[in-house]
Amino acid sequence: MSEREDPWPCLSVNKSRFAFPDWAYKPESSPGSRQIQLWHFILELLRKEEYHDVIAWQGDYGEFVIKDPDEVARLWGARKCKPQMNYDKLSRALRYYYNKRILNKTKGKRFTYKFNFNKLVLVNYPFIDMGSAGTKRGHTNHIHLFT
DNA sequence: GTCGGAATGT
DNA sequence: ACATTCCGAC
Repeated sequence: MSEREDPWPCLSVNKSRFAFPDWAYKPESSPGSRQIQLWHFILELLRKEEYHDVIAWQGDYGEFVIKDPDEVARLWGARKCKPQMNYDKLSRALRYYYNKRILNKTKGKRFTYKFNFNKLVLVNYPFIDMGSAGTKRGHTNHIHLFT
């Protein structure tokens, strides 16, 4: 938690109120761009109580509902300096996660998606023993499952 | 609302 | 690679 990019470069207010954990940022895997990824951002909003009228866990394990799509889009746009962001564009980015097996859509449930925590937990918490075969004992910081 | 192709940008 | 933008189809 020492030298890190400004989480809210577009905000003149409330700058230092958010302490993003290190794992919410892209590991040094990709040379140049260490920009926040959408699914990291989503997880961070879900972690914060102050957003649970905007986005929250709901339903099955890993399932979450975007209660206020416009607001989530606004926050994401603020984070990425894309003031023209909206839910239509944000949801397209979420849809790209289907093939990467980071997210699924919960069909029939409005604004509801589901994380594939099998993958995510391994990426973010490589030291957690999930009881699955092939999980190495933690001596590396990051396991890159989809690169 | 949701999906996914296509072009474009970083 | 990972979105952003636009948009036709369902």
